[in-house]
Amino acid sequence: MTDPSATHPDRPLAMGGFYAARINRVVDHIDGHLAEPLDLKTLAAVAHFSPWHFHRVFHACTGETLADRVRRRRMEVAAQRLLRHPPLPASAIAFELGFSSAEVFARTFRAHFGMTATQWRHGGCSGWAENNRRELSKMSQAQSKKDQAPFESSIEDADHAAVGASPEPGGRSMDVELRTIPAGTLAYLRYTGPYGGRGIGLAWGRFAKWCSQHALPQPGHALIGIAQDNPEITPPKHCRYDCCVEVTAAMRAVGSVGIQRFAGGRYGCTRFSGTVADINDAWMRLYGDWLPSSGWQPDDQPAIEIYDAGVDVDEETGRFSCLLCVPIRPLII
DNA sequence: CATACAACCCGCCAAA
DNA sequence: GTTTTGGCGGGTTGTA
Repeated sequence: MTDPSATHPDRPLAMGGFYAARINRVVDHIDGHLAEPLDLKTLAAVAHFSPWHFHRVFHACTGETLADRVRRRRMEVAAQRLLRHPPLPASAIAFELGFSSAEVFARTFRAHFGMTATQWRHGGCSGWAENNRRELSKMSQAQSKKDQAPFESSIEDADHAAVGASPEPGGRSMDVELRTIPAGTLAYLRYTGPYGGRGIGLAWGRFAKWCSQHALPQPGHALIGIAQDNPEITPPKHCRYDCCVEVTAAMRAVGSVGIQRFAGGRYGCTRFSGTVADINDAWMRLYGDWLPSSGWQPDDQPAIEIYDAGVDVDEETGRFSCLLCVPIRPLII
């Protein structure tokens, strides 16, 4: 129960992990309050840092300055909404995200994405997504050069995956079940970096250890993975993935494991079984094939993975199983 | 940690 | 009409 970061908040030793929880609190606060002014003072207060010290620490921990972070998140959410709410004027989206005028929004959008909001809506987004994919494969091959790859993941496994995972290309309905998942409190360990590499698996390993030390999960509670970012919009190095376990509302943050609320809601869920190389493909089919023909539309929440049978990965094959759940809402409205 | 300074960005008006 | 760009003053941010 002793949390060193709580008793010695400004100890400069042991940087990253030490500050992780406080940085995460700020990052989550930003995402939850994009419509409000997010200046240095208020955010420093959230992190319990002095404003001056804070932007230094934030920059060192995340690689971007605070203002850059806030701008990027506003841009990424705006980009998402431009696609998901086609009839909505860009200016309306701008105001929802705290921009005081359409001009500032237009300028900021071009500076960030290298195209206008209108171009983004008319297909420019796919070019951006393509860039992210290129960046991702560049990162993953740079990494697999570093650790001399016990099992190669990305490229040659891809067609392997297509055979194993998808029964039929045009195959009718994947098996999707609608579920209403109740709200709750989650303890989480955050990984920030490219989806699809080894990072998420390593994070799960650390988190599973933490869980067992804290007698979690409690009976009836599953482990949940939350992809906080859309990898087609957010650059790989900034993508967040939270390894989560449901806890009681009284639970407090410990070390680098933080606490967040889960809003709950209605989800379309399908069983996944395969390796990390396959899972992106499964997500694409859920979003790209099932969702459009389902009579539902995606809700503005992150998708989640429910590990109802634990996070055990088969040592031999690298296979694991979980439930992929996409947040949905009715088409009308 | 305070101050100071330069660069950057926001907000406003105008216009394509 | 909406979106985008240009120009410019004043305020904020980033860093020494």
